Amino acid sequence: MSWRKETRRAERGYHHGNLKEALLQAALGLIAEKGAAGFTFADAARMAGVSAAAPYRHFRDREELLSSIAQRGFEQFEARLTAAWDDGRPDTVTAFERVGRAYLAFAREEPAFYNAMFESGVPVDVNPALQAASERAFNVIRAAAERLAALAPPGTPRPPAMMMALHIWSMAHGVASLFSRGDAARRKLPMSPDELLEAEVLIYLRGLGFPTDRRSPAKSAEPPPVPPEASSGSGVPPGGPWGKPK
Amino acid sequence: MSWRKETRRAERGYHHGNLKEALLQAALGLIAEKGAAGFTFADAARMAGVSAAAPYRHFRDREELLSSIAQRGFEQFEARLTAAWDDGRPDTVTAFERVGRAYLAFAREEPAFYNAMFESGVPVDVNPALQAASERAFNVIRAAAERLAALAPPGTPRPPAMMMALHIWSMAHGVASLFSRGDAARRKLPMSPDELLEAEVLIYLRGLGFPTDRRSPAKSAEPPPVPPEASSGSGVPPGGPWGKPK
DNA sequence: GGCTCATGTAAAGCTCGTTCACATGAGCTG
DNA sequence: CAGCTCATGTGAACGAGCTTTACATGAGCC
Repeated sequence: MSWRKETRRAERGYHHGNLKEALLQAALGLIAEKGAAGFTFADAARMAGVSAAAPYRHFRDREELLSSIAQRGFEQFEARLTAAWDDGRPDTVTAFERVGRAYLAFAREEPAFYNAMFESGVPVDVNPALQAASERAFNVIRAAAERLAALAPPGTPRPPAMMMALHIWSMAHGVASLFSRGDAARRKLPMSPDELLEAEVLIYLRGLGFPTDRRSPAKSAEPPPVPPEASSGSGVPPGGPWGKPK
Repeated sequence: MSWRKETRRAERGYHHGNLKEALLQAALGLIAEKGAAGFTFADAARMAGVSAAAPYRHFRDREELLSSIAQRGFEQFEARLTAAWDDGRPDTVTAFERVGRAYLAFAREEPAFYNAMFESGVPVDVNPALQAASERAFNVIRAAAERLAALAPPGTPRPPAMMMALHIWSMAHGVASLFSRGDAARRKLPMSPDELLEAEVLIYLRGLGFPTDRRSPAKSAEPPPVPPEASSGSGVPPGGPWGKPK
């Protein structure tokens, strides 16, 4: 597989034909291995089988490559969050938590992207395209929060959706960054990062007045949820988000 | 000023006399400026007025310097969290939130330490002393959570303190890392990172069943709180943690 | 006074990021 | 098909950083 990329050089002519893409892929692999800080432009070039100067025909400098990766990352991130949200099906709270898990899953399954996006030091606000991609991803969370906020139990003040979105984002990022990736994952925990985040979000939502026990859904405009996949994974265990009290 | 450090060289003899400390200070300044990734060993040496090889008499390599800084950071962090907790005075919830704010304040006021501790890629689990320092700091949060958990309103299941501590840590780290430092701070927010975190923690605590409105304190073993500094900063605004609903 | 060893220096080797002048050949134009 | 052009790749070179090695210095101790 990636075998060919390296040995291809003898067979390929002077021109690579697809260097830009090859560099992006190589960089992705290297970042996954050694982190954005450890990744080197020269290594990526080597891996693609070209000279150290060749990448400069496709990226202004190392940072632009990183930035491209971050942008792709945000795009895939947005896609996955959108899929997880699934327009709030089967019910808003369930879908909302699924977004949280999708966040964590992305951080775990795409460490290179996550690293480039949030931990590489790439200045997001300097690159309009990157910033836009980042905002589109965040807007998925925000839109979901909007829908959730609209369901706030009557009688309680309605929480600002933007704030909720920021809260959820910070929880997900905090858990991902502290417990779910690389070295950090080695900290010993009493529960998995997924469970940790799920409980955190559930407690938070309860603090906002949302009923978080699936067996007694919100009594607002929300249609009664279709009975989901039994109580697999996303179900709240009886006794609250943290399980049976000891 | 740091002026002297650099020009001192002419006056000082062959030996620096305090190089290790000087290097740590120099590195701290450089990391604050350019981040742990941007900091260079050579620069630190220059700033201390010694040759590029001199630092190797005091640190095995660049990473060991970083690691020393991280360790100091954890120590100061622990001290500040401990002071903020103040053994739960005047009441547990107030003190608990103060710990949250102390976390954020540390991240903001000691960016170099925070960076070295959490964002430099230094593997904590490889260095026993570092790991121990890190655990001591976390244990402050954990002990506070323990006390808080003991106050869980009767009738509700008691949340595991460890889990609460991890939740609080992830919230604080998430907010600090996303909104409170460096480039990230440039994201435009509807509220300050401090307010964001405070609201988040309050909602979370409410989700656990803690009364978070200061005017009606917990009715458990907790003695009625001494009326604190009016309602400055830490007070919950009437209408809930997020202020008046629009 | 003289020794010793911790501490500092200079020089060198390696890698990396980046630039520059030059080479190659894919694809268009006539 | 000949020839041109320009995007793409090469090699050499520069400066900077990390690290090691052989050597220099002098502070503290006998």
